[in-house]
Amino acid sequence: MAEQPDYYVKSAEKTLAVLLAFDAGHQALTVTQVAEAISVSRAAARRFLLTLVDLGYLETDGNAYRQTPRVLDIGASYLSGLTLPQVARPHLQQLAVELSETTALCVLDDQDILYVERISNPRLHSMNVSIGNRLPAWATSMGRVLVAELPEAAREEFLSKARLTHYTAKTVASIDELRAELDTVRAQGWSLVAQELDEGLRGLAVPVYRGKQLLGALNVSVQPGRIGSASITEEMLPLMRRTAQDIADDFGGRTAARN
Amino acid sequence: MAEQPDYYVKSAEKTLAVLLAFDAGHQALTVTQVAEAISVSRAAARRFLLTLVDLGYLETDGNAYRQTPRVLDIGASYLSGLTLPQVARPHLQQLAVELSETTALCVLDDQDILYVERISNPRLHSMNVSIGNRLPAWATSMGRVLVAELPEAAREEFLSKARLTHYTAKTVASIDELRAELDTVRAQGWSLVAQELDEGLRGLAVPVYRGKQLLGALNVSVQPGRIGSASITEEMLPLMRRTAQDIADDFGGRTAARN
DNA sequence: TACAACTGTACGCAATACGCACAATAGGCC
DNA sequence: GGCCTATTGTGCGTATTGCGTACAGTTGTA
Repeated sequence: MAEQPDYYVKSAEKTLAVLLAFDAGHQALTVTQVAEAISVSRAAARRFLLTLVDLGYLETDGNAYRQTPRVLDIGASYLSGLTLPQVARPHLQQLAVELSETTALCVLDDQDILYVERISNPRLHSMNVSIGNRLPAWATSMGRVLVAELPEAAREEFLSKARLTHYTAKTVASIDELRAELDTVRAQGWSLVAQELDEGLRGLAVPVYRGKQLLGALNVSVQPGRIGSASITEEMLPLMRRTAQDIADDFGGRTAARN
Repeated sequence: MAEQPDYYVKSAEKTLAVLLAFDAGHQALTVTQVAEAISVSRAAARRFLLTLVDLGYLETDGNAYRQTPRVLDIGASYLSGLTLPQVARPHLQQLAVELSETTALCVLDDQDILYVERISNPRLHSMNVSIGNRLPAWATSMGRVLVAELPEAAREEFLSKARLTHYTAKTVASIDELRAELDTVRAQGWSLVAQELDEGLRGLAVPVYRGKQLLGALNVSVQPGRIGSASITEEMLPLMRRTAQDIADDFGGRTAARN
């Protein structure tokens, strides 16, 4: 697909490909399965697998390979730095307490939203997403906020690549319908998505802006028991906007302090 | 250091080394800094950095490089599978509610404990650890449980490599003192560590066993306001042991269902 | 302006990593 | 049990990949 400039290190791509071959549906893989999954020879797959075992990122019973917890190291450095999730956590916690709901922060990565921080209310059993998880952007409140705020060209490119799936009866049906919804979201500055991805689940999201830079989107999952949409936005939006502002200020202040 | 068998793919090691060079203290690195950090030539570091930018794991302003949220992908597959953290989460949530405290699950990785799941109580501002973070095993309640349950030889190897740091006035002072403490922990089946890593922080941990296999350690952070040690263990231990058992049962049942 | 300390880039060379081909092993079926 | 298929481990010659030097461009400071 992509061009391969002369500085390109193919082995780096393969290394990551091997690690990513172990996705949610494929916990344990054999040499042959990995070779097929990432389109390399069996010998090559084996070399990479054995190397990653040596490095401690994979383990094997002699036949199948699986990831070890050490793979978490790679993302942990991102989470622990003075990055957005780290800065946002206390604010998301405060908001989670004030609203007694689950709060989350996402960024846009290609066609997906990527959870970078999430404070779940242990009292509720909410959706089983954790940090690093992806959801299709078009079907989520955070995704719609993030796409709506994109420049026109990028937004249209997103729409052209979007693959709408009919999750529930309320899921948006067409690209045109989605485009109209995005216009509304951009105009009002927030998005409420009700039961489009999952029955009985409503998400309310606002953008997190630092000046003109869009840092991410902030979300509150609204439990089914809660009152109607009108009062939800009335009640929650001001607090969410204040939280978004707090995160942005804090992020700018702290990162500016570093050189 | 380590031998390099003839199947070894050096580039795989370098790829991971580059990604890990961006640790908590080094958010943004230049080509030269990376080259120094992982002991490769500047040209090599540049090739890997540019490749990782192409792959979307790093971004650059033309000078410094930093990680993108996409690095979370690598660990996300581990977290989402039918692995320990995924299975443990609902049980940790329930326990967090019952005790109104923060709960966590760790595994041992070398000399460190590695957080694989954590349910923080938003009402408390507890220590700022997140999934994938490491803490020195010898100084934590979970670490002591995990090391105590190790076979004799492995336990002694751990002790021989341990580097004790004097965190607080209450920190254990010598290897012999630590060895005695581990004996106690093994005998009683739990560990309470009070203010050894951080003032005002107490952790209580029990092992999570599935049959004879040690899956990990379960922890409750005890807030300072709580009553004395005796009643803490009396009150909390039964619930923690029940949770550990639930996790183990659930883990075995679900993973056995897969082939 | 000159210097220092960075950067980006090209290119010849060596070693790395490739993938074929064969051997060995494991499982399924009559 | 014995045959067959499918999958795995491994050695080896070779092409390619990735190496690092060397040079040129860029930025910032004295």
